[in-house]
Order: sequence, then structure tokens, then C-alpha cells
Amino acid sequence: MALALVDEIGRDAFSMRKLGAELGVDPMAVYRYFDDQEALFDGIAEAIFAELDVDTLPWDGPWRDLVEQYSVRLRDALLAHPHAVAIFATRPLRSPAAIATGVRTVELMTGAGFAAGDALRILRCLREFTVGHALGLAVLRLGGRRRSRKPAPDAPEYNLLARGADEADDGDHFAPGLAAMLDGFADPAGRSGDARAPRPPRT
Amino acid sequence: MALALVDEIGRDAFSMRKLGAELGVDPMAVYRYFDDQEALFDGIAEAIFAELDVDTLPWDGPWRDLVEQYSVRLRDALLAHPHAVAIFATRPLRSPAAIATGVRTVELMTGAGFAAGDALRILRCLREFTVGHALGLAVLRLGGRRRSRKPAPDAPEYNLLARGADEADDGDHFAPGLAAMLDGFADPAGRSGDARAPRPPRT
DNA sequence: AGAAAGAGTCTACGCTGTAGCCATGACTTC
DNA sequence: GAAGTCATGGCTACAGCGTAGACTCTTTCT
Repeated sequence: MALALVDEIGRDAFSMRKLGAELGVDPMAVYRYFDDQEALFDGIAEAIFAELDVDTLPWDGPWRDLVEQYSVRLRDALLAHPHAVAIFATRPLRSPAAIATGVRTVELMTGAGFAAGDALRILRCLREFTVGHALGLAVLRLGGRRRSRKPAPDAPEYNLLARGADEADDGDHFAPGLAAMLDGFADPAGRSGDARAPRPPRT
Repeated sequence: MALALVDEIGRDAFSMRKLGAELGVDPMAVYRYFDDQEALFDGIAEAIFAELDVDTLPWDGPWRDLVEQYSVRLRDALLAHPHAVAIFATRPLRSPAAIATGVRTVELMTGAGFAAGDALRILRCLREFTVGHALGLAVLRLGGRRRSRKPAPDAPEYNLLARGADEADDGDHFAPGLAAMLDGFADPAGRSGDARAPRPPRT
């Protein structure tokens, strides 16, 4: 499986020839099933999307729970394949399954009173934040090269950034960020109203 | 200039040899200045960051204006180089200039009452959303291949997603998303009133 | 004067994506 | 059974890639 090989050796080291070798098959045989490497990467993106298992999302609950769950699952699925996040992030993903999920979500949100355009805007924001987060985190975790060499707490150049980095883990801002964005969308005028899921306390 | 060449022919078509040809120089000459292609791409990312011209940001105003301006400028700079967005998004950017900007921003936010860790979390969220947005948009705009073939409004398969896409342009959700996230961070308890008051100290 | 450093060039190696053509076996249609 | 079609995989070959290593030429420092 192409995704597994990318997970193992990374996107840069990946090649059609190695994929063929992994499958015990001539490299050119892969081209029977995919037009070219781009198409194969499209398949990888779809495979990651399939791991979301969108059917088991809380489709019957409030829209906020649904999109929050969706975002968390997407994040987790992406971080499970750090070497493939960039592949996922750099293509549109117009597979029927993805489109169907999008339609279903917009339907649910229009049912909750959103205009279709507004619903789509919110979903795009969430997706972009989630993908951006996963990509940034994957890059950080993989980028083994020269590590950040953060100054020690008693060093003179120990600045606020370093202290902030000590206080904040690399990935623990996703849930707060997601909640903040949803809060902002749910309550755009600052008025409190109907559905406001209780936010998990930060830290 | 490497960035200009990437802008022109795209990242995939880019090669050290073509860069050398563009500069009217032997391809290997580039290796005098950059260890390898990765280091050169690091330089491209730094060049994009330099275009932000962070010194002219509203450093004397409220933190929210600052980070909002910063995000908008980052988005604009990235979208000005659609072929290079993926390059920017897939490396950590630890240049001195970028670190100094981060330190300065965190300083301003702690001055406004934030804990350093919380400030850093907020900045990370904004950066990830911004980069994710620019990347998604660049991919959409460049991905010429099979266009989306959205169904016509009177076609039977004209669904809510298509209607949403008609109502919402590709890129017009960035400002609302940014505002929503900032609203959410400024008013984390969901209570209306004097927004943008930082949270009481954590733990 | 010589030494050292910097800049650019040339060659070569192992790797890449993939076009084109051929071999094989299974299945369909007479 | 015979003949044709089709899916699958193998092999070869080509143009291009990143870059290691050794070389030359020019400028600057002592």
C-alpha cells in the first residue's frame, strides 16, 4: 500500500520504483491502476479521508458537535500519517465520498438556520485550520534536523518566546483554537443564544 | 532569484539546473551559497517572510489589531506566490527575523495580560489557520486539471454544496474566520460585554 | 612576492518518472 | 476447439534530476 510506504520512508524518499519493489512487482505495473504519481497521491489523500469513518460521526446531534468531531478526527487521522500530511494538504480532494460528506454537513447546518454560503464558509475555515495545524505539527515533529536549541531558563537570552514554549506544548492549542473559532462563529454579535456547548476548560 | 523562478514555473518543474540556467551560471555554483535544495527552499521561505515588512505593523496598538494585521499580511504575501505556498508551509521557519517577531508579539501580548503560553497558543492557531487557508486557496487556484464541474442550478444534482459554492467565493471566508477565532479567544467564556479582555491567569 | 580564499566549471554517479512495446494467461464468442 | 479480446505485468530506454569531487580562475590579504 502506497500510504504505508510513505509513512515508513517519507514522501521525499518515496518513489514508484520502491513502491513496485514493496509490492513485489514491476514498477511499471502501478501505472495500470494510476495514471501517474499525482493520481496515486490523490489516492493516498482519499485513503486518509476514508480513515475518518465519517458515517459514525454524530449526525443526529447539534451542528457544532458534528463539525467539532469531524475536525478532531481529521486532525488525528492526519497526525497518524505525518509523512503524508503534506500530500493531503496539497490537493483538493474531490472524491465522491468527500463531496457527499460536505453536502450532508451543509444540509445539517442549513437545517440549523445557516445560509448555505455561510455554512460552507465556516466549514472551509475549520478545514483550513485543521489541515494547517496538522501540517505545522507534522513538520515540527518530523523536522529532525537542527533542533530548536531553545535557551535554558537561566540563560540571558531566555526570552518570552522560550518561556511560552515551555508553558505550551507543541500541539495542545488545537482544541482551544477550534473552540475559539466555533465560539466566534456561533456568537458573531457577541450575543449569547441557543446552542452553546460547554467548553472544556483549558489546562 | 529562486523565488521568482518558482513563481514562474512551479515547484515541481523547478530544478537546480534550471535555476543555474536562469542565473546564467553553472548549476553547481548555487551550492556555494546553499548546502542543498532544502536549504535553498528555507531561503525562499525566509524571502516570503521578509515581504511581510513586519516593522510597519501597528506595534503600538492593541494586540488584536496587531495579530490581525499580521495574519492578513501573511495571507497576502503567501497568495502572491501561490507556487511557493507549499514550500513555506512545510518548513519551520526559525530565522532570526521570524523569531524576533515572535518574541516581540508575545511581549506585547503578555503586556496585555496574557500568560506567555496562552499568547503562544493563540499565535500558533492564527498562523496555522492563515497558512492552511493560503495553502488551500493556492491549491484550488493552481489545480487547473479537471475543474470542479459544478452542476447547473437547474440540474437535478444541484445540491446544497453547489448552492453554497455559488453564495461563497473561494477566498472570502478568511476575514470572517479570523474575526471569529479572535472573538473566541478574546471572549473565551462566551459571555458578551467588554470583549478582548484577556483571561484571568491560568492554573 | 606568495598564500589563501572565494567563485564558477566540468564530469560523473546513482537515482527518478514514465513512454513504448511485448509476454502471458483468463475469458468470451463463434 | 479456435480465435479474438482484455487485463495484467515485465523489460528496455530516455531524458532529466540532486549533488559529490576535483579542477581552474580571480580577488584579496600578508
